[in-house]
Amino acid sequence: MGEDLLPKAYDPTLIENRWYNFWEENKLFAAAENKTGSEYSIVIPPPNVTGSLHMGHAFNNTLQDILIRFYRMNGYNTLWMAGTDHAGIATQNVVEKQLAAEGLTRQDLGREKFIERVWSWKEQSGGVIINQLKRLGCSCDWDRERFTMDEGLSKAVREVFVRLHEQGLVYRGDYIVNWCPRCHTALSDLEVEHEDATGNLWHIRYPVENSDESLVVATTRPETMLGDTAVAVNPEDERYKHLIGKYAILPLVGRRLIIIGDPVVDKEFGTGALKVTPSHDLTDFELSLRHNLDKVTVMDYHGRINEQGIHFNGMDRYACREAIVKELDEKGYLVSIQPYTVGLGRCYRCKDVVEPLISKQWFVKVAPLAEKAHNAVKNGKTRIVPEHWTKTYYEWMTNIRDWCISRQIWWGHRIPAWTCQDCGEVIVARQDPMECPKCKCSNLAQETDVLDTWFSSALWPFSTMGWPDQTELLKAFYPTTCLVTGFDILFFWVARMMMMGLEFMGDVPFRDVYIHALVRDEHGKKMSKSLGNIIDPLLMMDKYGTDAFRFTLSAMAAQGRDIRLSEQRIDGYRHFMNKIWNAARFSLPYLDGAPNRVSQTDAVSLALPERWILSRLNAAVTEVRSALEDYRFNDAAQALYQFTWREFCDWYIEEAKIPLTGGDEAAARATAGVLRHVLDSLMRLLHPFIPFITEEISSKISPDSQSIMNGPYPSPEETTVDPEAERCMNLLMDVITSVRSIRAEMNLPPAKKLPVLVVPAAREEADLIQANRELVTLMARASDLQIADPDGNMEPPKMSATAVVGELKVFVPLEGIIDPDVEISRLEKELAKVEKELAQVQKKLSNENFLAKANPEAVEKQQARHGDLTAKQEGLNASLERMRLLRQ
RNA sequence: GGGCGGGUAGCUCAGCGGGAGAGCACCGGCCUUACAAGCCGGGGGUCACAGGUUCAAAUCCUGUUCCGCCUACCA
Repeated sequence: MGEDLLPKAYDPTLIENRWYNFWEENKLFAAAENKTGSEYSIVIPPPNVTGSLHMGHAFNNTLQDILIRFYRMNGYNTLWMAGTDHAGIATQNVVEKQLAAEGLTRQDLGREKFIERVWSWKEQSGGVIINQLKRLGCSCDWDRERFTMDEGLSKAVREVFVRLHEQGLVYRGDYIVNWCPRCHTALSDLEVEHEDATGNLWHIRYPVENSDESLVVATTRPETMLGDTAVAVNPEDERYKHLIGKYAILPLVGRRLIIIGDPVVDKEFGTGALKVTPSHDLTDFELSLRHNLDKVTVMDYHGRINEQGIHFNGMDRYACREAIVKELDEKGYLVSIQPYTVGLGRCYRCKDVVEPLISKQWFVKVAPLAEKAHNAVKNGKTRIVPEHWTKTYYEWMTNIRDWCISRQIWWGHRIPAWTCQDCGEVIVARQDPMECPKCKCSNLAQETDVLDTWFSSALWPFSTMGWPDQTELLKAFYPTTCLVTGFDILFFWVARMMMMGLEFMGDVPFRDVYIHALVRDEHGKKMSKSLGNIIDPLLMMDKYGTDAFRFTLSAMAAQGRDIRLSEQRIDGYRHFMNKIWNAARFSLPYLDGAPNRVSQTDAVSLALPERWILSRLNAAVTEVRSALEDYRFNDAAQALYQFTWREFCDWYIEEAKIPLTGGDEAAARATAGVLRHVLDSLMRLLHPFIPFITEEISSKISPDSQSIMNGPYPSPEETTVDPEAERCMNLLMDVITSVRSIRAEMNLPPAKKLPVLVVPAAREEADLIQANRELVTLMARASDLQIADPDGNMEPPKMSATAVVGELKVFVPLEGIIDPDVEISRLEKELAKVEKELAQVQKKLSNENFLAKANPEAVEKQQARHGDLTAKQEGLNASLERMRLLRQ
């Protein structure tokens, strides 16, 4: 054996950066621009430029990288399109916070200066997450990196907006929208997070005009009464029916409120009478449209009461609530207060409570777009994996409401609409207009609003590839093969890409959508800063290595189930990396000059362990490939773990030591060849999951090849499938394990070599063990291995421990060492187990219905089991009897 | 209110019609020259509960219950 080629313990820090730089410098991630016929493409869910890699990113991108590397190694022309999202509100908030630290607001700077400031912030700190993705090993085609505010993508955004407008799918109007008083902008329905909060239901008495009667309304938001313009009751409600058409008088304000009947009012809820505030409640807004009611806005964009709010003018919404309740109480209008759980809407960016407010906004009419997107999934154009998400997708697509796309912020794509200040004409155009097409004046004012960030994200699969130009890239890679994303943005992003892709490319944006779960903490809680349960992926990579971290994520990526991640688990897979490292460390010195691959003719003449490991390798290859093709990342990872550790390391390497360290040169060469082939294949199989360590080891196996990144990925090889070898090895392994087990249960030290007597049931068993005598001797740590003549009548040594493997018996003579009582209880325990199983089998076999109705294979299997178990039972009983006699 | 997912070994989870599995943790024995981040052996589960279908149910159906998530204009 030569010198140590590798350090004893695997140290990821020594190799990860080196390999990543090598890959990048050699352009190994680059896609060929022109179509080859076998393309594989993924567009990255673009992280926010403000972002820093969190566990969700790490998981999401690990899965993408596995797919990309897998298909790249399989010879596909592979494109992983990368980039970042400008994240309107989020980014603006970050920069505004910076300004605030300097005592400034964005208004102090003005729009232009502020945007310049955001850009310079982006240039300086926007690349952080990209470097973190590189740290994770992501093999994106970085030369094509895009940003949603790039010139090209902005052109696409404008083109889409104008076309939608031309088609009448974009419109502008005064509607009630979700307003964030903190961010000062409208939000789409999706951008509002709902939560339950403790509140009250206040019952307030509204007197009926010219009458002694009064109506009691129930509300969770008494301050909105300032904007009431009606009271609604259910037209079927006997209590109030007679009041419909009459008027109530709004307490404190004195406004006359018409009493209307409408079926939306639930007779059972509260008092059955609903105060109607069209400007500050969605239901009420819609009521006002049906009944032609006045709208009185009482709150401004800061969430403060405005001049319509009588003496409450200028008060904050919550202060006003208190004040109003107090005054109502003092004046005798407050009937009662009930504790009540209210649903609160919060801004998804700043968490402030959202106000429904009426304002002028731009909307996309989504119904026609949604219908196409719905059908595309229904017709199988796009497949959602796991399949159950399709239902959620349909649900949303059918109940979808128009999409509010205008935002009253500065950072984003400014809406390409102008209003003529002279004649009021609204112009929507691709190029900035110089004059009003109607009155020819040049007094035009551009819309100040920008578009919802998700508007540009919706175009990502084609805008990144150069659309609206018909580029080679689009021809080659659109539709993309697969989108990998979390379900949290199924509606925000996936659904909208479907709509836009179908509308503007005439085809779906991706063939498959793989929806993965969320990464939670070890107790199943969502990771969040406020809970303090964040696990930082960068820290994990530093501490345990990127490969161990990636492998953990993939091993836990079972479909449809959230991941509960614990650091301990990552540490566990770090051990796996070390195991791989040491398997290579053992193997490498023998591989010099070993045959590169095992030829088919070689395979036949190989020794049993070689034939066995090749057959097992083939099984692993088949399983890993099929698992990855089905997005069963965890199955693939588990198969690799089991094969590597249990089969390759625990058994094969141990067996290989015999020929490798023994004298026969031809046998050593054959084994070295197989060892090389299996190790090389294993590195390739593992590479998509753990790219760094596998590349390092591969480079030691084959110093002349550039990288295994380019493949090939191992394919199943029929010729290595060898059920006979597997059957034989299983028998040998059982024999070996049975001896080890006896040793351990008898409390004998491993160093103690034991004589072993094997009594085979048949000639071929005897031959098999004879042929592998050295292997069994070594691995069972036998001092002497005797094989009885299967035809002879062998009387076992009196004082010996027994194990039964099928019909074969193993005796370990232990004269003077063994305590018969210990052996008896050991045998009894074993017998009890066997008999319990036997009882189950017998029950089945004595059931006529089973024999008649079960499929023949199942019956055969049970019969075979019955035979095995009976033989085992007999063997154990014989030994027990012998032991009992000896004791007397 | 509607929808979805889940309750399997101490923990985290596979399995989803025919012998209850893995990793970690645990117990016992080992520094056997690749690896103590290791090796060998072992213990541990009426598969949430109740019915049903079936020759056969952790696995399929129905109901109950607990947990989690998504969605919604009961103020």
